[in-house]
Amino acid sequence: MLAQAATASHFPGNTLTGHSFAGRDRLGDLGRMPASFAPEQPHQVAFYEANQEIYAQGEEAKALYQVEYGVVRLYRLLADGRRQISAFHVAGEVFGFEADGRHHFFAEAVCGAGIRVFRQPAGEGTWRQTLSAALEALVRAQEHLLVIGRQNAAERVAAFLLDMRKRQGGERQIELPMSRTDIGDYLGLTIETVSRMLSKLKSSGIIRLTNARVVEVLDEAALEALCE
Amino acid sequence: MLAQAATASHFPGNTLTGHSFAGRDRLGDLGRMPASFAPEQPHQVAFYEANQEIYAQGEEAKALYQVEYGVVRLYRLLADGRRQISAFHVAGEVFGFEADGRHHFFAEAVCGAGIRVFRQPAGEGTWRQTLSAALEALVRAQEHLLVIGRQNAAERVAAFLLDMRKRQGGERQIELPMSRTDIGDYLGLTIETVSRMLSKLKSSGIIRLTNARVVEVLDEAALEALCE
DNA sequence: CGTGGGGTTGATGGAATTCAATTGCTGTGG
DNA sequence: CCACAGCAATTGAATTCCATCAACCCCACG
Repeated sequence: MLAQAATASHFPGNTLTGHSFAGRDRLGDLGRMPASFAPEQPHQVAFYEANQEIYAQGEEAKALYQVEYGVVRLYRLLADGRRQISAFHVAGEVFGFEADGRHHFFAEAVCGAGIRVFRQPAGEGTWRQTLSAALEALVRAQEHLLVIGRQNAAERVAAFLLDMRKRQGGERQIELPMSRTDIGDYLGLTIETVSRMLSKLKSSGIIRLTNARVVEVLDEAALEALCE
Repeated sequence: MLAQAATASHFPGNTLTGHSFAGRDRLGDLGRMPASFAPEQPHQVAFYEANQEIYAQGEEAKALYQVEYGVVRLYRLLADGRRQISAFHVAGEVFGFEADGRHHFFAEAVCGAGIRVFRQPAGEGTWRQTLSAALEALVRAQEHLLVIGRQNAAERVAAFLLDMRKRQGGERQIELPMSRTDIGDYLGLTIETVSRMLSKLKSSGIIRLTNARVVEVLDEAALEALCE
């Protein structure tokens, strides 16, 4: 089940993206977590290729995962194939905890990703750490509910860009490791709508599309105003 | 900040609703939690009237809350007043945990509700219990993301009815303690759309509307088929 | 009996989806 | 180096679904 280190030479997606989250310079909002989760535990780092499955819905949950570099998506499917990505996870973030020992979601690497795997996190301080990470994820999910449930397409895309920006350290230059399909499935929109909204932001002078996967924020205030 | 026991004679909403969740006959999905959360701790039960605030966004989080009876809504607001209810909580469920010591949401009683308040849950087994409850909430929120992000109005209402049914023990008769406005703000729809979808389910012979707040499921299979 | 809030129903407009065509990018092979 | 294939992204036109606006109904309550 664990990924064997793939051919590291063939780094999927644009290499820019592959590097953007590397180096653990950014722990996201998990500053309260130790740099290494449960450091007293022996653990392994696995490399996952772009689009490689980390775990599947229904599988037994027997480990916790921390992103070393790269990006991971968690998602769920409807019977007819409609997909909802509930979260993207970047370097430093922990995912994979489940309430009842079974995974309720799929986890896949968005781009080449290094994942630290913690089996049986039974250490004593670990409960507290896991709780902290779970609460982060909970707040994120609940805030995302507001975006999806009550904001229109333009606001969703703006919120997404600002979120990605914050998680990448607040630079003007934002890298989008994921495809438009991923963004759409995260925001509850179609790829066409995502594209249209990005074009609109661009023609409004709020952002610049260096290329399809790199966005530069020109008017931060306007972008934030969009999210109300 | 704590609610004083309100005039218990004036039970808000229909009294039916007030009773429906009482008696702790149903713990929702928290079966793994002890009947009394952290029982070794001294704690108090507060009564909240319908629509009474339990805590507000931005407030310091200094307690955990367990619903004894009644229903609670957690929600967040946009600047222009749009509201997203991220969760309803019924008897047995725990809410109020926050990642950084501040509440990120509002909590209000939907109808008259008894809430057990746990201050400083520092007990040792408590971490594990809290984690369990937080993970429940996380799975719920993420599953709700799928409903809101990828299902249409009819599917959302059907999913809502099935969820309420499950949480009330699976009876054919479902009570809806919350207003159409609450349901709409939970499902990311307007009250008109919620009403229309309920009418459609009714005219399709899938449900019966005993009255505005009581639904009887006539064709369970059809209802489940709607959620795909 | 009148009043008011919650709920339902109808008509209309608009935002996002769907379907379709085109462009742009990346990697491959001649 | 250029041509081409294949995929991702963009753009346009038509359609659909839901929100909006508005009228009305239903009851609980004074």
